[in-house]
Amino acid sequence: MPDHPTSIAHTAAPSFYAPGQYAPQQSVGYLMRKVLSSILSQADARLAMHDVTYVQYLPLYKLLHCPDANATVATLARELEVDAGAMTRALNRLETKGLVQRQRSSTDRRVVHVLLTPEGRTVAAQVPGVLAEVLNGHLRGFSHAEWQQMLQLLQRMLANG
Amino acid sequence: MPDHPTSIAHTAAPSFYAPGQYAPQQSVGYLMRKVLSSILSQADARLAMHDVTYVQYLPLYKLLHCPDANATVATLARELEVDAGAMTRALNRLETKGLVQRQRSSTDRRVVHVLLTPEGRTVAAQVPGVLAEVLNGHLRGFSHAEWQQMLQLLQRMLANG
DNA sequence: TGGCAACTATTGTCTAGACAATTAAATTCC
DNA sequence: GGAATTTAATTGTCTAGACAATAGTTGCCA
Repeated sequence: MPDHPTSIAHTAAPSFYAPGQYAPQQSVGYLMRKVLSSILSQADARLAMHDVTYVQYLPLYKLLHCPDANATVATLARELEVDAGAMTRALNRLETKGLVQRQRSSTDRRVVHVLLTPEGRTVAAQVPGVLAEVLNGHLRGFSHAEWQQMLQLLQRMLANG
Repeated sequence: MPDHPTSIAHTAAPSFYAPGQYAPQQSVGYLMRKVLSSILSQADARLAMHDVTYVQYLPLYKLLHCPDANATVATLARELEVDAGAMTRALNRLETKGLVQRQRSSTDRRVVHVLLTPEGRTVAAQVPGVLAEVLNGHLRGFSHAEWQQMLQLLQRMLANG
């Protein structure tokens, strides 16, 4: 049970959480963890038929929707804000599944271009529908305004980070 | 840019997301991922001086605050909703750091009791302050009502899951 | 032009979680 | 009482991400 602060000082940084009575059930971090875990597990369950996971889908999305066709390992890693080594290994998994293909650049022999295979293209095209379903399911009962407020609050938290 | 539904039907499931125009920046999943990642990395950075991570802190919290002192690997795993194998390995890490201690039960020789060491107790006591700071920082500029609404929206999403 | 700095991809090592299999112990059910 | 079932903890194997080190290229610039 959180004690609300002195109910005046809205201007400075109000202390929503105090070390003394930290209750996980009232923690935005704890709740977000659980919501996200629910979203990810539902998405992964629905994506299993396509033999990909949500995180594996992210590079496919970038490859499908980003205009400049010559994506490389480094650009993908940067745009997805992930480690380059993690990206290499993720692409290994996608390559063994036949969804992407690597091609060493001839002009700059350091870089490796990443291309969608036809199979990768069809898989990537089917995923957004699944994600939309899962998100809509979690927003059941929300009004349009509530959805927008959730987005706004999240964006403000992100800006505070 | 999401097209808002027909602005009437609040009762049924309105489609906030459609396969066609899925924009990560407007996705509650994507945003929550980033907010949570920011919270976790800040918490881990501040906790590094105590030589623990946020996820390592969770079992310490349970051990410190849960009344029945005879916690076991299985009960910890259940309460933290994590795999028993993952809990075993997490406890390995905590044990090598000298924060917890294992003790095979004499009454039921299957179970292993988990106990906080004095060092574990002092570390566990210092963590909630750090978490509160990090969460308050991400809620900078929020009113009490906005904070409460965020909690309520998250709880509703969780119930929908 | 020759060397140094910066960049690219990969690999190694760590934490972390999920699932499956295994072993050991206790409980239940004939 | 003994067999079958359930439970507890551990270990193996996989995905996944972070950080560090490495090797190969390229570009700059003095």
